[in-house]
Amino acid sequence: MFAEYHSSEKSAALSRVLPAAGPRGISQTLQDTFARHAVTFRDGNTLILEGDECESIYCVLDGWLALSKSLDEGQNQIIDFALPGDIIDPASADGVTSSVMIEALTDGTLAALPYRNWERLTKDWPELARMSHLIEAAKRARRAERMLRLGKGTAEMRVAYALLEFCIRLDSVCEPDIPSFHVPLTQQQLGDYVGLSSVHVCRTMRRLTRNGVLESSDHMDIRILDSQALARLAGVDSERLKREIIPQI
Amino acid sequence: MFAEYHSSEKSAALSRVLPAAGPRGISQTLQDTFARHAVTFRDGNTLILEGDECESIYCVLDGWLALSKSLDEGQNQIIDFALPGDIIDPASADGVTSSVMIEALTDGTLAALPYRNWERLTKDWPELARMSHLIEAAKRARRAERMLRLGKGTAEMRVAYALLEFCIRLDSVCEPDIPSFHVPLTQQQLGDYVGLSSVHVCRTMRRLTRNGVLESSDHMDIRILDSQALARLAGVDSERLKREIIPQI
DNA sequence: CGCTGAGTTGAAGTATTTCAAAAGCTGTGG
DNA sequence: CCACAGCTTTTGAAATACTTCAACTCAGCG
Repeated sequence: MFAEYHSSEKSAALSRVLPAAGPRGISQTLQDTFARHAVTFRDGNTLILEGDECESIYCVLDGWLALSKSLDEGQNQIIDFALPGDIIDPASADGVTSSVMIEALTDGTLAALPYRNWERLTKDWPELARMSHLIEAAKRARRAERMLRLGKGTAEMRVAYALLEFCIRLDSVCEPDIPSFHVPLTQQQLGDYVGLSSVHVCRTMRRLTRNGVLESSDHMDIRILDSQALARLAGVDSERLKREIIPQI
Repeated sequence: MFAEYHSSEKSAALSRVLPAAGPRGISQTLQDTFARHAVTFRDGNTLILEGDECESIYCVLDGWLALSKSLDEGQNQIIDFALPGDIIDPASADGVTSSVMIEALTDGTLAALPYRNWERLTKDWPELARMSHLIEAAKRARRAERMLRLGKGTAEMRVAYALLEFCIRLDSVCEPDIPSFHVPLTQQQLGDYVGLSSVHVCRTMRRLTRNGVLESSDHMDIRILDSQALARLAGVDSERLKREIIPQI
């Protein structure tokens, strides 16, 4: 499933994980370590199952991953998406069992750093440790926002929030004031993310479209026509949300 | 609101936070640092608001705290409870803004360690850093379990899971096979935790009672009569859940 | 003793799911 | 180039789970 990662984009990808790797820039050593542990994955690959033993921290260099859990009856809940620059520690409280399943939603690359190496790295590179803490805090804040809406929000609020979150995480700008971006998800998967059936995701997105809030074409090419309205429906202030869920360099 | 913490139970409380503080036991230095930063809180106190600036890590020594978020319309979602031994980092991705409100559900005590001190401590005490990572992993696993049920579970499953989680976290045993414990929550608050109205929490708990799964008396004194059934309804294996959400020393 | 807040119950209303069927799109092989 | 299979999206209708509203009980407490 994994393949060795040989490409000239190494340092480009790495600089996304480490935008703040210190005044000296990204050292050769750090780059090499990431490159040595880089692996590619393909759309649809399952990298790890819920309950599997895990022994590495994953740093996403390129592509989308989904972290999910399921009930016996086959119901699936996506806990979070990992995008380039994210750091995933799948371990639960025993330190070795993964609490989530990790699946690839696109082709991509990650650096799989065994705990021991990761410890060493963060010790040698305080900037990396600091960045890692901020990324962890961002993840917590994101998940808390989503949990709030999962528990108390309407379908419209959940979908609006999810789209706004994608918009912010992808930091998409195109024409002035018309953010647009692609999300590699089906409506079923979006439903698994926001706790709705695919049918209701469809109805909700259609309503948003009819009301001129957004356009969606070609399997989730999203254009936000009215960001104000979207933020209002999502129940957030976009600027504040950005501060809280995007690691501040 | 805060009061200085002067009591002879200092080291007893601390040993709950640091059950694995290393072969040498809990050093005097570490004890002193915690004691110096200890503060007491009273039932109903609000320690920090969503959006407040925060500059400390909180280590709960005694009592229950609730971490929650709200929507504009006044809807409240409890993201997690912090119990003795828990470590709370309220910061979001900017490193300074709290992503949650923290309220006291009982009287209690915590050590509020400014980030700078905390960094120093974890550097000097690798065992503390290691334990802190496990506690963080436990928190993630717990929240993921709950998010799964918030998105995909029925009311019965959510309530059953919450009660089982309390049971495991409180590690309560009394008569053989009849775990019993007290939860300092109203049904309204339990509803805010599992994403249900207080009315529906009531109906659901009554059903569990009628079916002989549990007994509840005197404002949430819970006795689990049929743990098997409770675990089945919650959709978990208790042993596995315990491994995944309780920091393994 | 009356007040207050929590728990309980019924009835009505609503949001969301499920089921089912059709339409659109994409890639494949004839 | 067409036919077809397989998947996603869309829509309608029926079923269901949960909320809301409102009334009542009960225990603790001044």
